[in-house]
Amino acid sequence: MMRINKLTDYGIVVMTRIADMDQSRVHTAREISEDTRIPLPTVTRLLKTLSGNGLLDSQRGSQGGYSLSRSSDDISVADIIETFEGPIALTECSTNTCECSYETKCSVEEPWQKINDTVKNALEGISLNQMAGKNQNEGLLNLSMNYSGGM
Amino acid sequence: MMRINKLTDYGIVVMTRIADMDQSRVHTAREISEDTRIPLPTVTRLLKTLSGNGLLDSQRGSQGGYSLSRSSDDISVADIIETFEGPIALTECSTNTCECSYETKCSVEEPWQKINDTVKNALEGISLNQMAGKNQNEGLLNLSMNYSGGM
DNA sequence: TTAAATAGGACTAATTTGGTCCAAATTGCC
DNA sequence: GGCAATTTGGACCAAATTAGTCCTATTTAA
Repeated sequence: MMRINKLTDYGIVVMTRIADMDQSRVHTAREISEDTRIPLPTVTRLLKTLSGNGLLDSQRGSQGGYSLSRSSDDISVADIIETFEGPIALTECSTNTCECSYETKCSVEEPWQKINDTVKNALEGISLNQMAGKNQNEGLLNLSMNYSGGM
Repeated sequence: MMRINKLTDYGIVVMTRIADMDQSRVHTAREISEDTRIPLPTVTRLLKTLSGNGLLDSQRGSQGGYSLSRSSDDISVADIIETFEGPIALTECSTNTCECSYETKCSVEEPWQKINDTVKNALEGISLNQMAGKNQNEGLLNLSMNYSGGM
């Protein structure tokens, strides 16, 4: 249903969680796993990908861990999605490497680029800070976190 | 890479093609297949789906075929995507049936709805007519159709 | 030196998607 | 009335993608 991948979704959860944590220290994969309840091996992979793409800083060795590489204001949802899924493009036609196998496809190229730009802008416009709800709903966060039923 | 499915993409190609055809008569699956070079069994399935969801009218039997159910102005890209993929929602959290397994996910629900609305609006704003290029680039269409290399 | 971390990558299982095919129902035409 | 051309509905399998796990190396603080 035109979903982002589950791992990407988890990636956003993990980043959001880190943004909500104490920024004065690093956080281990184990800590984040326990916190988000995403299994440790999976969290491990997410964190590796995120740090490999520069969204997280990593510190190796004992007392090591991960931290945001820049302010949560300066990290967008688009950044995270692109980390896991590459450039935002709904169809191949909207990338540079498109090799249309059916001719009619080419005639829809321009509208697709317009569509993609719109989507991309929307995703670039949402910062991690907004996702974390650090501003308005700081107090509400814990409430909504215990809410496991609908929605 | 956050793509729409190939079948959805084909669906858009097929609809675009039909929009470019003679609106005074119906078109058979075979005709559309030959025209788009998408294999007949696949086209058959696309057309069934499209007519089942009300985007195409179908006429059975000899001399039967498919035609647009309404003007290409009144059919949006979002309509076609939703026909194949259901409601436009990038994450489960943005649907009504979301059952969050990780609590933090719930805190990101509102931003996601905002993101999805933006994406949805973008897709609703592009009509089949625009995709078909019936207005501006009628003459250019055939040129771009012979263009099979890059982009 | 040891324990606690991250880094890198291989591997498998599960899920989704793409594509094909068959039998049934409908309709126009001879 | 019967035949041929269509759509309809659904089952089915193959291919591709995704999710998740695990193992081994490397780094670093105490």
